[in-house]
Amino acid sequence: MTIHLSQSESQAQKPCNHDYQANCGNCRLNSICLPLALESDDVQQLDDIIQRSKPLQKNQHLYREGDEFQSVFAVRSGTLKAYKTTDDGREQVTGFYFPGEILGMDGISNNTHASSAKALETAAICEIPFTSLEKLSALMPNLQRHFFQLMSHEITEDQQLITLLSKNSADERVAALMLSISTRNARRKLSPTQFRLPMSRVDIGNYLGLTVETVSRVFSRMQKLELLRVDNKEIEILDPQGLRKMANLGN
Amino acid sequence: MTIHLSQSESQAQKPCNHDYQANCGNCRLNSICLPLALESDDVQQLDDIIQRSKPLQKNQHLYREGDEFQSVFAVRSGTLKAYKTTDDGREQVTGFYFPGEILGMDGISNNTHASSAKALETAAICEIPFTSLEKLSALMPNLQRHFFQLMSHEITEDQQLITLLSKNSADERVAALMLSISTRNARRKLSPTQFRLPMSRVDIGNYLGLTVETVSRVFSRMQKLELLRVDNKEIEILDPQGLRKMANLGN
DNA sequence: CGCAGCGTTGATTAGTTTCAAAAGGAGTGG
DNA sequence: CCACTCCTTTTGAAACTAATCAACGCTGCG
Repeated sequence: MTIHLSQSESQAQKPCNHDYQANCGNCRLNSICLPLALESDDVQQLDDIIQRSKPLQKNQHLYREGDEFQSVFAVRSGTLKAYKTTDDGREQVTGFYFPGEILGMDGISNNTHASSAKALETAAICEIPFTSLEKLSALMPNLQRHFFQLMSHEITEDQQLITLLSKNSADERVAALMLSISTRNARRKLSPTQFRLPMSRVDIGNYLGLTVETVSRVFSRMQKLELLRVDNKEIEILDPQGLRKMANLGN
Repeated sequence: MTIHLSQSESQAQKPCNHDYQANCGNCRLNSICLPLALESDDVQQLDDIIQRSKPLQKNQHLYREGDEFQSVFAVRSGTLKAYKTTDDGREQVTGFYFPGEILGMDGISNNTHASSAKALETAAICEIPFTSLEKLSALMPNLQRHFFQLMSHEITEDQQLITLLSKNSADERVAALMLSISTRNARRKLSPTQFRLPMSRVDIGNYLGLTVETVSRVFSRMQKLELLRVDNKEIEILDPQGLRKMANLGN
């Protein structure tokens, strides 16, 4: 986690580690995060309600299924996974969250978190108390709109995952995930072709509805086809076009 | 569609068919629909922005993937399915919508509908123009809150479907769908044990990530186990407890 | 150094899809 | 009202994908 991490995540981590009292105005991610929709005056008001606490360590929970819902969260650095535990004790990963992305919105419906969220590596988080966000939304149409859009986006993402699980083969699912991570990296101005997977093979399997063994075999197959180079968690996409073809998604 | 329909859907349809200008105040569904969260003064204001047009005929579209997003919709009577068409032309059903339920929220994120919605039988719809809803939400905290909750609920529903597709067998998936329909019927004060499926086997398969043949086989198996009686689209749940056990979901 | 956790690979098995065919229902027109 | 067609549903047999079971390699840590 030390040497490798510094290769692909250093840009995201450094500014945050020595700047706990960062604010939305100077945050490197403000062009892709909540402030995206706001004028600078309004950003200041948003900033006032946001709470920043010390970073989460690897494997620490941000919240657990069943916890009372009070806030949504923005990832400042690091990666989290959201997951539900099924009645027979198995785990369903419902999403991975990278810097600039918002999680916790599934808790609004019942005032109770519907899933758990756990840090896959050290992660800095911005906490946004929901009642404050509601009040601010009522005053700032752009913020209200943007938050509706964020939730709607979560719905369309989930629907894409539904389609993936329902219609696509193991190869297609893994390829699609690699492409999704690549795209999200690009959004953060990181390399779309070289990155370190923050999650384990088990997590990938639990997200894509596959077993670890199958995930591993798919990676081997992809290497044999020279679509990508896999060195444990380090990924290099060699043939983006070929990978898109394997994913069979048209994007 | 004529004789059978009158058995299970007559209560839902009659009041609507001869009352196009129904309003939220007198709607039979107001205790489970959008007005749920509102005082009667506020219901009147909501009512003023809602548009009711003539019912959709079977197979008519309410909106199509790619259409400009302008409104969300409440089902007054009948049933709709929402679906996406994959790049290779196959269909992924993302949800079925019964009276009192809201659809179209996946269009907010891009100002474009991310899925299509089609009537599975004659359906009366309330259209809620989104910009009006936004304005009203900013004035009525309860409405804003409720709409956030509705979207959040859609997210948790999608996550349940994700888990179902990822972790559960064909038997479990079909059982879970039957129980879901049963529960939603109960919410509308209809029989939880006897109902008519508004969707085809193909639709069920496309929703649950199974082929028609598999769906049909599961129904046969369920009949053999005397969990339910199937007569084409007419379903009678004979053993709710056994069905819950087969669904393996703890609910 | 030895152990624990994670990842890879191989052989076998099981569940679902695919292919094929036929039965059942609904609608149409004579 | 019946014959015809089209579409949906059901059932059977074969093929295939991914899961399961099992073993081993690699890495990091006490």
